[in-house]
Amino acid sequence: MSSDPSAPASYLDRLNPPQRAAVERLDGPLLVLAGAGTGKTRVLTTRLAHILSTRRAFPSQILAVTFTNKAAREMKERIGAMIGPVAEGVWLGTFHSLSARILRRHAELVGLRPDFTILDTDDQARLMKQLLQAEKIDDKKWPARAVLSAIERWKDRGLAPERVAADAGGELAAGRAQSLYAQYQERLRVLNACDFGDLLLHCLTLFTTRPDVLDEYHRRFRYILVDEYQDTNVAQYMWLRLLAQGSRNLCCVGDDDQSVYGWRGAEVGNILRFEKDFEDATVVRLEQNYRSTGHILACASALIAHNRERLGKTLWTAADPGEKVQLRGVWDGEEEARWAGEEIEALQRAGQSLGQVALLVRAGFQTREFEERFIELGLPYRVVGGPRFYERAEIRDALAYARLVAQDADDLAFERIVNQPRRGVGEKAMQSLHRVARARGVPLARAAAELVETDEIKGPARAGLRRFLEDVARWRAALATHHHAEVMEMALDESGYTAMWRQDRSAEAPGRLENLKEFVAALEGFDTLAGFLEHVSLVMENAEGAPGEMVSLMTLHSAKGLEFDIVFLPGWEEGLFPHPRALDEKGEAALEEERRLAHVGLTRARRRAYVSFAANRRIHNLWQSAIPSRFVEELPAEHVERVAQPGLWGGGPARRQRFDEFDQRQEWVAAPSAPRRPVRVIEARAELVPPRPAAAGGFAPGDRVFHEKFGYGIVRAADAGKLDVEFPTGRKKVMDSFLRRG
DNA sequence: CTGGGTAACATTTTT
DNA sequence: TGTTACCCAG
Repeated sequence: MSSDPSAPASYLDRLNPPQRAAVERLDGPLLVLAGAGTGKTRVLTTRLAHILSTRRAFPSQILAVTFTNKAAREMKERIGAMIGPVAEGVWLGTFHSLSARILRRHAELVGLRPDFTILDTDDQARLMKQLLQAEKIDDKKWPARAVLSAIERWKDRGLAPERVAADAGGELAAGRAQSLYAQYQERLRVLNACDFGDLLLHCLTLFTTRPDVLDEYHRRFRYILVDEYQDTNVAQYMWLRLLAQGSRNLCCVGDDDQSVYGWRGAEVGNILRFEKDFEDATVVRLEQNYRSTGHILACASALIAHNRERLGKTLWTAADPGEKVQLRGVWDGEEEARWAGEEIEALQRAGQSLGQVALLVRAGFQTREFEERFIELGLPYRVVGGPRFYERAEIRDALAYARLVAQDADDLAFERIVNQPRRGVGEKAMQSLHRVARARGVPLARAAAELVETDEIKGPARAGLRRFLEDVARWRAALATHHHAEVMEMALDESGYTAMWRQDRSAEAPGRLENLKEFVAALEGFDTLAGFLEHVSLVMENAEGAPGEMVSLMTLHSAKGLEFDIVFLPGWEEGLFPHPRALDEKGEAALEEERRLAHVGLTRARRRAYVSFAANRRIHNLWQSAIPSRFVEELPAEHVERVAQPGLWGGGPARRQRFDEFDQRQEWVAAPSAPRRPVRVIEARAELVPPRPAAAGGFAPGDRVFHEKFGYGIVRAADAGKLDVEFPTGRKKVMDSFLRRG
């Protein structure tokens, strides 16, 4: 940081020309289209360092936005390593944490108090459920989560309730989704609470209704940097645009080919909008890939070239062609797992570090088969992105205790733990509490304090409630004299909460107790209880151990941004990947998103990639035949090594014969240059599968069945393989081979 | 109020 | 197959 601003900085020498252009173009809007493995993070961090070392701005005048806490943390580390502790002053964080920071300073301008609570998804669901019930809407037909996700999508688009049409949402929630949205917001306001979407939305309201406040931030932020720009939703885009109006020094880095979060509101269109809204924007393309070898990159590029909706980049590499992508067909999922296990063991024997091996699946449940196999083999592995620490029930309960101690008015926390452990406070008592609370306009805890003095609540409920209120009051008082970690430990003990788990004989109980200890330990790291609560509501993450010598198992989504020497991509089958559920929701656009996911998978690999598919797959304990994914055909033959020969497959001759037939039918060996739409082939499972006990194919009237096209239905009549089935869309005659049990 | 039994359901996920 | 939410009997 003490370098002479006029001397060329040495860190610039380590950049290629486009990277350097992206770093040095400091003034005006800049869009960096950075393909996978092209040094995106390096550009971002170097640019930040460059702004500071050329003295264009103080750290506190720079806003750097990421999506995940992990990305924020990594960027912080890299900048720290590059320029030292000065970096501390940079406003660096996720959209949500930065929004919360801004919002706390101006809460009262949007109708909140500065100590507002940030709800988690459990709280949201509970709240919405109450609203549905109050509206007499069947919450089985219209689950709270479904209504909430519609609301979330509206918030993603920056739409407050009054800007949503009354009939938006269609049939959802008996046609009253918009009204529920309005009610939900009203409840949040009363609770002095926000959900995640609100953090952004309230900021937008703040910026648009108070130009003086916006102006304050215009003067503050001279440079704005955004990572993973392709994942921004409309609300985030508006947030950025409003803040960038001041300096216009907005730099967004992203890759349209890695946009895989469309289903949760991300708008690739924001990339196109950028050039429209900022006409003088400079666009820099980073196309030299430093990660993968030639064949892998060629496969990834050829695959993604099948997408029509893209800005177009051509990745290239100066690296060796390396090994071809290995393509393998197997009999079933079990064989796939066995093969992957053996291959990994062989790699390990050859000196490959397991920490550099990853297996990436489309959906979480697919890891199970591999886990089972790896356990048998004694192969160390870790599943990335499993249940998160702060999402575990015991941690949520502990948090609720903390929240209630911190804030008497936290009704959602009160409800969660008032009867956890059991205090005899059931539904009836809760109804009384709600009634009084609503009538008086006071929080539940206050209502409870009044009710225990009357005869309205009797017996165990009354005693339990009284005891509970006394306890909470005592813990709150203890905060004045004791450290909050100590107080919470006391609370968890005295409430009987830890005792509850100690008495629990289930297998998870000891782990839960461990987690509770960890929870208390985590508290110790914070100055105040409120500070801790803010942290956990915004940083819902795994206490992630160091990777170590372990194979990583995860979904393709959570692999984005990571890289490994060796990558396994199993389950490339129609019906699994691309995922049919995505396809029938949004058609062609979704197919392209699935293809981007495949592209993300391939580009994670540095040296070697394996793609595999099975001829038979058991899903929910039902056997289904499968054909290779259309993405398999999109891999150019000259960059692929077709590893398996029918003769190499395990199993007896019967199996082998079946596979040969399968193999010929697909003809996928021949003419890879003439792309064909694969035809979905579903065979009677009796033919394909090791015999299943009793009447495998025999359906009887009354059976629930599932059909790929028509969905779930009930068999009305059966006649030797031809069935009359009632589907939601009407009665259809279908072959039993197209059905599985529903 | 509690705990057991059963019916319904089963992408992707961050904040 | 495995989990979760709800209903009903004690």
